[in-house]
Amino acid sequence: MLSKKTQYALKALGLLAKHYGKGPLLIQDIAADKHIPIKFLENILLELKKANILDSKKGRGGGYFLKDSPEKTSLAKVMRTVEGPIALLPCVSLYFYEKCADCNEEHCAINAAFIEARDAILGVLEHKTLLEL
Amino acid sequence: MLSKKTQYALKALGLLAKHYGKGPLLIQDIAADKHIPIKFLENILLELKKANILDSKKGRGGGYFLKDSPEKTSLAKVMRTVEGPIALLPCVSLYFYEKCADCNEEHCAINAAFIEARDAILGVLEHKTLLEL
DNA sequence: AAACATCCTACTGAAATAGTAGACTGATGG
DNA sequence: CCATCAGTCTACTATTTCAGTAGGATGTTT
Repeated sequence: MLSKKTQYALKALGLLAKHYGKGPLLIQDIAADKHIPIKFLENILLELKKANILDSKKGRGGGYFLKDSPEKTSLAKVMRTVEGPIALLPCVSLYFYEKCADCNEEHCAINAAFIEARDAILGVLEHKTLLEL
Repeated sequence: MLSKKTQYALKALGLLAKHYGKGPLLIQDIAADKHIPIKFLENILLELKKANILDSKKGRGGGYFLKDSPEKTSLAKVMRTVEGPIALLPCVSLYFYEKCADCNEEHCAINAAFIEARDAILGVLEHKTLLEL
């Protein structure tokens, strides 16, 4: 299951996508609109900025806005940024790969099943973008 | 990502599937073979028994064995038993559904994307069985 | 310079995860 | 019928992650 953090990120990005091209949005306004604790949201948006999904402006008239047009950012990228791996096992992850303790991947059948599962879910999440939110 | 518990469950079931029809296996033997803490495995196997995936026999010559032939149990069922929901959001889960706080599902776009993701992953996990392990 | 708004580090409480302890129940064999 | 074996059950503990908070630092605009 997705953490609250990821859910908040998606909701915030949904609003920012709807507002794309119309200038920055304040953290506090996003928080109010989507019922997200403001300080928590602050951390999340900052993380999304560091991942080049968002950009920001300080001072009066500032706020957050999408760095690129909504269809440029996939849900998969958002999830990897705030949630971490999408795959169900470390030894099957494309971006967060880790060798498993004692299974040899050549003929590990658990492995094989979850590669299929990973590809199935990526087939959806890599192609869905902020435009869909 | 899958919890250790689920990974252990899958490994244990893989061994039990390979041994299907050849009598019961001892907890301690499964634990030794798969490098799983024995008392932890004990709890897991018990849970799988209560979910009708395993059956057991007490006393000398006892142990655990698959209740049905390996191809009868899907990986999805195993995961729901030990891990919980497969879907990424509660409001999109088939077996563990929960209404979300403040999104109305009729026109919640986040919802829609994750229904697709759920169906994609279930397409794999409902059809993979213990036979594949 | 004042007001504004993001940036950043660190902290805290609660919950989930991972693993442990020990007594109990039931089956088998002598 | 009792000793041994092997699963059953309840409860506990330690560690890690999740969710949220605090408050000052940095940079921008008027």
